[in-house]
Amino acid sequence: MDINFYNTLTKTKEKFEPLEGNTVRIYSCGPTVYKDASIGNMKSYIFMDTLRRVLKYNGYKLKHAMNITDVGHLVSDADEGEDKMIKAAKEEKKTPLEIAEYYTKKFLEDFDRLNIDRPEIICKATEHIEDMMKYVQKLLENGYAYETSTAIYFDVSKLDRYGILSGIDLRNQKAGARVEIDEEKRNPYDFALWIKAPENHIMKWESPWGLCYPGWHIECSAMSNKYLGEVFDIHTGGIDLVPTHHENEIAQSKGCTGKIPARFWMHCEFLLIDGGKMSKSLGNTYLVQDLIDKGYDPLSYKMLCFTSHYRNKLNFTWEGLANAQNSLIKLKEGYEKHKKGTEEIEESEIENYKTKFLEAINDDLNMPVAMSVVWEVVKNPRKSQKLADLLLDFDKVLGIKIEEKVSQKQEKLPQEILDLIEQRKNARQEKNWELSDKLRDQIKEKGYAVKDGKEGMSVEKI
RNA sequence: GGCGACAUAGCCAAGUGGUAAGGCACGAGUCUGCAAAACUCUGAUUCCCCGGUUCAAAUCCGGGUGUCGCCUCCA
Repeated sequence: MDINFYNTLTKTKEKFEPLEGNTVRIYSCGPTVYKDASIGNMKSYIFMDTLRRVLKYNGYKLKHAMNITDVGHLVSDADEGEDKMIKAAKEEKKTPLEIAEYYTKKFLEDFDRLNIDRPEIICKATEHIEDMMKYVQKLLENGYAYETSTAIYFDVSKLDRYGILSGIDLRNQKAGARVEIDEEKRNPYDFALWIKAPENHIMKWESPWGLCYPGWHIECSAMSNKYLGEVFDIHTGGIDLVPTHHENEIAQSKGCTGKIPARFWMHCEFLLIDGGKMSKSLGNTYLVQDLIDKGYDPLSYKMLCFTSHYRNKLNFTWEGLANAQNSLIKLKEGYEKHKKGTEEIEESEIENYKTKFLEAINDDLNMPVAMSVVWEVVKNPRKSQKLADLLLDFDKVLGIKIEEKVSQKQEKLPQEILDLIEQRKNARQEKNWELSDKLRDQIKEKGYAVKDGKEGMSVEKI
């Protein structure tokens, strides 16, 4: 079956086929490891994960690289100001390396919690300084770069067109409108490839142009070129990377190899919080850990992401997450029922489900529609092991650990509550319903809900 | 100021010309000493508003209103 992906470069859905053989080469822009990654960041990596899984489900092999930016990403794009890594290091009184290690570890922990399939290659900027230097050298040789007293700059006027991805027209842009004009720069949109390090700069490397550190964009060009070649299949990232980072990657690549580095450019839309932007000042920058602390299974968040399309903004609310968690629990319960089922299901019915599911995921990762197929299977009144197997098959794409129970934080019950439960058990045995209900109310007042199931009483914190 | 996106039931949302997917919540019923859970059933004569095109529009066109985002760092 054909796979169609939306390509930011052409603004249309196009049929996807690997450029070479059966292996899909992907590059994903990874994190700058100077702070915790939010659930907003994770939306983008859940998209990346789904992309990987869909391609694998279609029988492709993957060669996927993701960078870890541990140097060079400045706090401002004006080629001035501090490097994010160094700023964080100063604030936390650690070395940049310690900062990078700490946040990289935490970042990958979140991958595991969300069951995000890791890229085959995870590459750090600081381990590819040599490659970047060569890349800069090549750009200078090709006449696309020039040296000033502060940096090596990319000359955007040398390109036939700068701005093909975001659609900006440089003629409409006013120089110095936001960023102070650097007299040494030839064009306002010229960006730094290689920055000359000030005396007290911590992270710097010996280079033909003195002690320097890399610009933000060069790492992705150098590393994608190294691991995936001059032109690879898919480049992914958050939608915010389109106007600056990816535009500059394309510029660098055109200057170096003459080619646009990736055939498909896929971008994930942002997560909104309560209808607005996630920001530190509003105190709504939630982490995966915050979800866990509030008693949610991180996979509930993944489930929430599947209710909307990756190219649409998703509005995060705690109510929405609670909904998603409920549906995740029901989904898993539905799987268990099918697993124990003994009814017959015709092969054609299974095939029908499979086709519908595949059509959805191959249509630019339409997970909301794919999920509706999953629910059809879950809610099939005939309970069959075959349907359980089918759900397990679908889970290769979803990655929600359908065979595992939802993990909710369970705290130990206080002795006080345990005593009340014991009293209530006795009351129930004596069919003293009045006392039993009274005790249930008491327990509820203390913040715990009692449910009487067939296998006895269960208690959970409200 | 420039650019862009979106507006579909209480909430999260699919659907881009053929007569409104799905999930959660709510409500009703079954069950249970009651409650919860579970199971079953149920919801938009209508897709922000006003025009237009068409046999036919949530879907296309024009206008309006509203929300949000980007152009600063962000996934």
